[in-house]
Amino acid sequence: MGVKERRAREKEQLRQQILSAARELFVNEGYENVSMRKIANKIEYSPTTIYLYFKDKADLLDSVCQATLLNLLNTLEELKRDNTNSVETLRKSGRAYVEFGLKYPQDYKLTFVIRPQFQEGLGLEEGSVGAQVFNYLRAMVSECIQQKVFRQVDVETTGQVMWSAVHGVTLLLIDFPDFPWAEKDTLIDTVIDTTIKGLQA
Amino acid sequence: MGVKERRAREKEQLRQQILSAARELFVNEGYENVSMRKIANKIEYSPTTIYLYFKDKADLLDSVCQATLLNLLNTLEELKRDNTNSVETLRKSGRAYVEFGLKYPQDYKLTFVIRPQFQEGLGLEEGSVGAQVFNYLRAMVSECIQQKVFRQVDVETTGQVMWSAVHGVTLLLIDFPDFPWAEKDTLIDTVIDTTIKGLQA
DNA sequence: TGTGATAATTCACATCGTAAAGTTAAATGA
DNA sequence: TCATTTAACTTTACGATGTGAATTATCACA
Repeated sequence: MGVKERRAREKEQLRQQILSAARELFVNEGYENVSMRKIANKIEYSPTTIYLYFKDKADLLDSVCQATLLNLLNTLEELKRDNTNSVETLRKSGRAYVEFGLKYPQDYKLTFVIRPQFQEGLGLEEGSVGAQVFNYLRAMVSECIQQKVFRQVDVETTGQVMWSAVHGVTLLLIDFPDFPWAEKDTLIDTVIDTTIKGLQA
Repeated sequence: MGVKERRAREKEQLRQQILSAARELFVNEGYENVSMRKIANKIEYSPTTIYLYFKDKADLLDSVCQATLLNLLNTLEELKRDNTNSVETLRKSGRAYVEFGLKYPQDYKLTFVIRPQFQEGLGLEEGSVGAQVFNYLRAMVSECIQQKVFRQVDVETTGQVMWSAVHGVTLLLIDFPDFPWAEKDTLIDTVIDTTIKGLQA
């Protein structure tokens, strides 16, 4: 009686197909320039079929962003594996975060800027993938504090400061690509180093 | 022969009327949820009349943002007037920047996040109001460097680090209001103080 | 072969941004 | 005072959008 299972598998497959078509279009053309019809065309289904798999366009966006967050989380988790020096790992994590944003600028904006506009309840609820990303950062910071490399202040605050810094550069670089920025790598490093230095004991 | 002048004045008046209706709607309902027809309704003109004053919806957004930037610039310039201590003024400027963003969250997002999406050429060209805002920040930073309070590194980079920090917190606080932030004022102060400390000699 | 469930489609509606053509009212010059 | 030019505004129209409701096609099983 593998019929049910096969059907479920097929359904899941189409769901993934929709998701990946949507991601590709969102990323290349921007959320508002992508219509349900365009997505449908790409996967060769009728527009309304999408509604059998996703509540509406915002829900589709939400699912795309979940995947992005998971991707980001995995990228970061990689770094924890050879964590010999806490501060160094934090530094690398910061860099990895910004680089992720610059590598997938549209995904990053979609996730951290566009989606919050469409989902009032956002996506950083306790336990959500979004929250886990922040948890990762906080854990790194926490280590630095425990080792007395950082000042003995609130872990939450410290983590949030770090997040502000990397989020800030990432978005500025994405949104104003023509601005006369300092050399990009220098800027990113300086932002991270400055923040770390500012947090040190 | 004040006819021409009166006409010009009337034209300017309607332009302003459109602008303020648009701002109000954009801010309250979000750019994408505001139609030209809604704006037209509000000012009791036909939808296409708006096109006699603005090229298209993006242009209208652009003009709204220009005004926001001017507003922000004025707020900042105020602080320079009793500039006795450079670092202290920089700190206050940082706070004023973030507070501005939190006071007009939608305007801030419109200007620094939404608009760049619709105007590829952005709005930080040399001499633009946007550029002036950054120039202000850079000037403050420059003073700190000259007085040897800050490390002797590139002024551009240093200014951009400062901007990243304030931009980052501002957006995070706006976009994720339900996240368990550290006490808001503490967080803002910590971000600014950390950055300043990180930049110090 | 027929029956029931499930998946996908067709059709429809209200709304959108905006181009083009048409209309009205006001300013000018005789 | 009246015709003409000009400027301001509106009407109409088009193609595209998100999505609900009704309809049809597909397929496992009796």
